[in-house]
Amino acid sequence: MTLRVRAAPAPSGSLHVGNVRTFLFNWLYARHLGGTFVLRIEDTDPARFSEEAFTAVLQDLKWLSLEWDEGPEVGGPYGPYRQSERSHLYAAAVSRLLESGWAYRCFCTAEELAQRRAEARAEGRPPGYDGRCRNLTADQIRRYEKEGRPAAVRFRLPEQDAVVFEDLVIGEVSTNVDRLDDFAIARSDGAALYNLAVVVDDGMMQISHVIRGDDLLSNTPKQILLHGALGNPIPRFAHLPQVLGPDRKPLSKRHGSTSISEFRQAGYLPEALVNFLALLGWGTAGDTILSVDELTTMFDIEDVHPSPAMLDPAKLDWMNGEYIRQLPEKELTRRLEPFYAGAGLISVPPSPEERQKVEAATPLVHTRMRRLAEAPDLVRGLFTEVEMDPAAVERVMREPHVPEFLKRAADALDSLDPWSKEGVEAVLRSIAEEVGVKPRKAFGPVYVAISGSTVSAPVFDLIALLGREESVRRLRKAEALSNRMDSGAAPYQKR
RNA sequence: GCCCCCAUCGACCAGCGGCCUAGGUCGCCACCCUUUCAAGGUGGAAACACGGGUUCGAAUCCCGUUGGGGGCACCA
Repeated sequence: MTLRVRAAPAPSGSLHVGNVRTFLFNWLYARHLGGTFVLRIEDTDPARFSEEAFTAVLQDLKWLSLEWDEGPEVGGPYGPYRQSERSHLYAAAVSRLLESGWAYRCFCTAEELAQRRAEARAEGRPPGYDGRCRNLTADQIRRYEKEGRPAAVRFRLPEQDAVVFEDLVIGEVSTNVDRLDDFAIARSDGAALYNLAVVVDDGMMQISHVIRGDDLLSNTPKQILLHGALGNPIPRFAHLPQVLGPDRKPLSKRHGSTSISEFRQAGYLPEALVNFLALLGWGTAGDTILSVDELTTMFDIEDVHPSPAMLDPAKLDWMNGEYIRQLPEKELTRRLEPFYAGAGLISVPPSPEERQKVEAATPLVHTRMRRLAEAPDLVRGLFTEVEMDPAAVERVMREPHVPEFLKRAADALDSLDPWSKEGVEAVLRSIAEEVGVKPRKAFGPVYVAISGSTVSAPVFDLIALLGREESVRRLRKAEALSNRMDSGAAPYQKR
């Protein structure tokens, strides 16, 4: 049997990382075993899904390089791959089920059902469907039809004790059939419902392994029964535990970024995200930085943990930093450009001068960030005038030696020849020595003067790139400020 | 309420009856390096949820307790 797995997102915008992990495990498993990865869009409910959301899903998958072998855009022998285009197939399946007695029409209205459900709950009975329309007489059916009551279609639970299957992740799962109810498979307007659509599609698309979130675990016995009624072979199942947030609750909006587009905007690299997500609920004793090829070789769905895993943002940040450091400078520069643009530091097609600055800044920021979006702040002063951060000013500019040091630094740079990073460094170091201040103390004010902050790319490089005129100007401005502070003025306030 | 799933350092993973004085990675702490911030180097603290079994022997197997999570729609 050939391995066929599928990702089946309901398109509601950019993908949730939890879903991405599920898809990744499907993808890795398929690649590991040389199987086929199918993408199927579960958009049966037209009111809920938009074309933009559909596009966003495809974009996310492409960005992560989780290419699909069959599905939208690429086609395949079992299309169409959007459930909204498959309703005729579901209708045919419903007819078959109706004819064979596996299903029956149910004339209960939504209001009646809701009321009976509430009563059952209140009395401590199971809230599932009570089977009222299970054995209607021909007369009753005729009467309902005459009244014009619309009918949903329900699956008729078989006389059997239990549904048992061997889950690849969880192990044996057994469900007593008397815990189930005659669940609906088609709405009264004729539209197919989730369980039916999934089973019809998994059957027709020859899906051999259903790998999905364990929120769908309780649907599995129903789907196994449906597969049987339809004469399908039963696929293997693997249910993945939920991804948790730092508070051990299922990862949701409350935890900040959860969608792939948000991670992309924050400056996470797709390769880092893939590596990180693969290690959530699965892993080895050894290395954690693993290429897609390595992951593919090692991955096995049976090794995935049955326990829920927490997404640790700190570890993701670390791993992303590792991947950033591994990038060649040229490639890093290319990926950084949108972030400088986003910070408003360069124009959208960058000018040649801007591009040059971005390129020159890359080695200065390379080891200093964990997310691409952090780069602009480290070299902001290179692109634009910066306000001196009041807290930093307080911290490093109050020392008595500061005005003199800044003055001499400005003077010396003003006449430095030739202008070079090495020259800048040599000059400033010798002044520090003359003034009798340790480098650490001496250069703090220079950082503030040049970049506005003490958290910054190395200042000698910045000065060299900024140029003589602008560097001297900023140093003199800071000197003026420090003079005022030294003379007992009120603490510096940002105006 | 009923049904189901889960349980090793703060986190992720290793462990699949003796090799465990429980290993790796992130984070944390300390020190080193150092022009800030990082990066890098060295070292350290840190876990088998609890209670019963089974066994010569249990983190590993079984049962219970506790704690977390999921599900119970004419949503997916």
